[in-house]
Amino acid sequence: MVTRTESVTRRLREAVLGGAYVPGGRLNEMALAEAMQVSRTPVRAALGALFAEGLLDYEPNCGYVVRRLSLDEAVHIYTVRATLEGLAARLAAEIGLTDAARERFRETLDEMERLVAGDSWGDAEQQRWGDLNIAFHGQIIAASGNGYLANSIQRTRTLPLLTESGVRTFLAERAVVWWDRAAYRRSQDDHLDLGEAILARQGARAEAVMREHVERAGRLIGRKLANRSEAALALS
Amino acid sequence: MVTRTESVTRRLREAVLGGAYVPGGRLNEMALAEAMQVSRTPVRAALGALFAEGLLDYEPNCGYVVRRLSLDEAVHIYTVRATLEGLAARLAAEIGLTDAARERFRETLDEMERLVAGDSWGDAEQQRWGDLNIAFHGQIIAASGNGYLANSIQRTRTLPLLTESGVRTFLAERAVVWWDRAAYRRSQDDHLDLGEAILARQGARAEAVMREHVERAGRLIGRKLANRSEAALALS
DNA sequence: GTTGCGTAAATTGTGTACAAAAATCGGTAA
DNA sequence: TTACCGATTTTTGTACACAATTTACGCAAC
Repeated sequence: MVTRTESVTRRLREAVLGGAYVPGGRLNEMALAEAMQVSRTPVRAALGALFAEGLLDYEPNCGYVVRRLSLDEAVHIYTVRATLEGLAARLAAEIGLTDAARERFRETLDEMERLVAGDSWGDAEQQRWGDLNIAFHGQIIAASGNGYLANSIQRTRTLPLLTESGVRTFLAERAVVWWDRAAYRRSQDDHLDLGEAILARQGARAEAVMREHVERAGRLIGRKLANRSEAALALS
Repeated sequence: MVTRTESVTRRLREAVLGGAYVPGGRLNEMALAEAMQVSRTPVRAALGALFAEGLLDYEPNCGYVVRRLSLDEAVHIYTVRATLEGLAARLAAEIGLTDAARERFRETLDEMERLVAGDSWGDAEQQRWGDLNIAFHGQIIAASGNGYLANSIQRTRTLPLLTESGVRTFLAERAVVWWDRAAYRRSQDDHLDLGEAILARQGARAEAVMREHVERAGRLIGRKLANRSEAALALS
């Protein structure tokens, strides 16, 4: 049996990340409680948890609002994320992958390569590539063997979303949907370098490539956002 | 007016960090409420906040306990902290300090040097050096201009404490109290290198020195802890 | 029209009662 | 003794009522 607080927290998190509420918009406890068919108690607990995760802002006696990130903050987060993922890549390379992990790693890389190098490149291919991209980074983080690091990285990713004129897009995990095909090719080249470095146990190289890889993604997104100044950028 | 939840959270945080509760020990809501002269409501909010900060563990329907870190977890956290502080040092070097910041930076370094190189080295000197050490790192972090990074680093520091046979010692910020004088000298040499690199705008060097500096501290602490296997190590 | 103020309404903070789950304890049987 | 089971006690989860604070609104003065 899961508590109401847990399920409300999960539902509310998904709603916020999905862009159900406008950034900067206030979250009324009573309204949420009625919508979720629970009392204010679990709602308040959920709001507190999401505030701690960085999804919401909070002012005592004032309530919670969906966090609104400035462009600067988004860039800062990407800088940290690039460094942390770089660390994960280095650790993965130094520790080395298990045989099973190495096998899955190669398979993921191969499928991504086939997609990017293939003839057709539609929504389905982009979606699949995005999933594999997340899996690829996840495999490296897992191979680092550092749970605190994994949590820290997850913190920088679970969340950013852009809500703009009704269009809702994840910033971190799904940002790639904004890129043109050349950017995918470039990204995949980084992945190939990364795979090479990690499998060859070259820690410093893996770290450098990963850091640059993530920072490039951050720059691309920063540029996109800067072009749409009215963009409502929410959440870290 | 500050809410009860806020003050209870602060008091409870200080109590946990101060080692008032044994790691792994359960925190009874009713007992805390009576001790703090409030109802369970603000106590529960405070417990949730401290859980989110990583000071407590939580199991639904089971309650909160003071977090107990394994030696591995402590090492993992130090690895992340070393990387993040390295990033801060690089950013500070690349951005450069303002004139005022540079002045304070030099003063901090000079006073630390005078202390370490001086004739007397008692508790007062160690205490003062510890304060200056925290200020020194804080100045670099502030100069990085990245608030998210500052929070991430604070997360890795605010907390670790070691409770062992009645002796309560902070692990992160005050760990130096365990060192012998040679270790202080070595640490101060790192600081001098760091200061040189940052003032000379040598980002890569500053990053490398800082990373090694923090990792060394982590290794020293890890060794100390390993020697006292029964040590109850709490909190990240 | 704008500003300031005071009251009313709405919203959040806290206490408390009760429900639900877990921990404890005692007793029984192997 | 030990293991298991069940009732009791304890502790946590939730709902709700009320207090405290903030916000909204209307009115008056400038």
